[in-house]
Amino acid sequence: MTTACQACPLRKKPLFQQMSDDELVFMQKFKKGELSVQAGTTILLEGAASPQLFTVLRGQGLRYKTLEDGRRQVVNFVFAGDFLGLQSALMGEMKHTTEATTDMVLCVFDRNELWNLFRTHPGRGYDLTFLGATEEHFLGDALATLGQREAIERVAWALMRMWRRAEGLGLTGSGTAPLPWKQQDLADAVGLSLVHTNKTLARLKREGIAVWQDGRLALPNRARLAEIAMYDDGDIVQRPLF
Amino acid sequence: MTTACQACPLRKKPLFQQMSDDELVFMQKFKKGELSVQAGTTILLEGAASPQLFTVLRGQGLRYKTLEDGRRQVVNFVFAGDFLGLQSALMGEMKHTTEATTDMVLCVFDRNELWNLFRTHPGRGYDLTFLGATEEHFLGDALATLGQREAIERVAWALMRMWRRAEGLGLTGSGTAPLPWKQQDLADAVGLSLVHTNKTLARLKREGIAVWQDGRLALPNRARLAEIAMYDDGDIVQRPLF
DNA sequence: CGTCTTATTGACATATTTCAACAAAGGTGG
DNA sequence: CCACCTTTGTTGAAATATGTCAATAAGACG
Repeated sequence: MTTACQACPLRKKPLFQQMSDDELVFMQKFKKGELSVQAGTTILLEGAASPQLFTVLRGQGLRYKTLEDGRRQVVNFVFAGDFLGLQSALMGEMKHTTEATTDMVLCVFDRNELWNLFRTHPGRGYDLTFLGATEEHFLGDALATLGQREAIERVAWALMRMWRRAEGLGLTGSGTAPLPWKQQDLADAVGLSLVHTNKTLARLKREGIAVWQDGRLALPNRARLAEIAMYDDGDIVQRPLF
Repeated sequence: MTTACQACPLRKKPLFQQMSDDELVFMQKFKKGELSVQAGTTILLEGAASPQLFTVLRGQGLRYKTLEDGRRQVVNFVFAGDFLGLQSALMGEMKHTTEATTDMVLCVFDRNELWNLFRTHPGRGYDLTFLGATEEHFLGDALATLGQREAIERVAWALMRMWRRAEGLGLTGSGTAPLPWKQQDLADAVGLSLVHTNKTLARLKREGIAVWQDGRLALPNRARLAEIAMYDDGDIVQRPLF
């Protein structure tokens, strides 16, 4: 009773590159099933080797690293279309934890077939490398944000980022984007304390730039937010889907 | 008069995975020549599409992003064995600048043959993806360092990182590692001001933990440095060489 | 009706930045 | 060979952005 790749709702989204018929057939074979998890579930655990790879079909999540002393760095927010577990498949173990923030549905792949993928479908292997390069690009931007920008710029950057990603998935039709995370999650993503993050969000709201409440984000002054964030709109490019 | 891959001095270093004879032959064909550049030269420019890919054969460099207002984030320090330009080859343009800190020698590859590589040598394609995952891992660690750690921990982390990398290349035989960069470069890497970076380095020196002067780093108390850095020694794994 | 989680706000503490001045070293041109 | 200038490193004092502490509010849930 799973979704056929043919009928995958993500394929038509503007965010993703088109797939050839041949690739579609291959992906259907590659796909082993679906996994439904409740909000709060840990999908991949830092330090563990996962026998599986996932593509997010529905729902949102969080990827983070935990330091020895308990501090936490949110590495990225997880949206539909994200491919999870590649690190583990290649390097033996995950370097961060992935957790479901909302209920989620994931396509499941077998990591043992990854090598097969490279051998029989070099185009898909190429796409996987591309995906890695995309992630690398994102992390470079994030690094520059944490290293060089002040609080309001960091928060603005993170909000822009999430907004754009939601937009690429066609989730902003209502004028708001779903952001089911907590302020603490954002704080851990941008490297600020919870209190200061809260005050910064309050300022953006007070100035009529961005309003994040009840799990949804509205941008009454998106241009201004992009300006504060020094956000490069070419930032998100079409990406391959797995 | 270039170095034959067969005789590549990097191949035997403990840092790199071994290559099959077949792969060696292929790499020799893939390699188009060598490029020698002087210290200070820009090798790859942010925003530009490079027709070439490089592997660092000798020398050290720097990768950084520049923000609109001139602030600079050093993304990573470049050592021998690093593969440069993959982002440009896959995504059309580089997302950061790469610059030679010392004189450098680079192996040159043709980006147009990248697709060929995936098709005819899936194992090498796999390795390329692996390399991307390694970089992603590193950037995740860097992000956690900038986001969650205080000044002395950040500096300690960066020094450990560079030391370990030099060690993997067999560069620490003398008891010191070559670190040809400026304090400003380190400051831009860890997201601290130059002044505070300087004072933090002074403290590490005063306490007999790490001494960086005249372009070389000595670690009279490496255990303590690793402790401050919360440095995970399993951090650097064997990587493929291109 | 309590209890728990999340968001909010003010007051205070402090790590880090900024400003400024100086020292050491190397290069250049007279 | 020496004055001069540029680059890099060093140090103290003052300014400030952000963190920490503490208390309250608002909603969810059993």
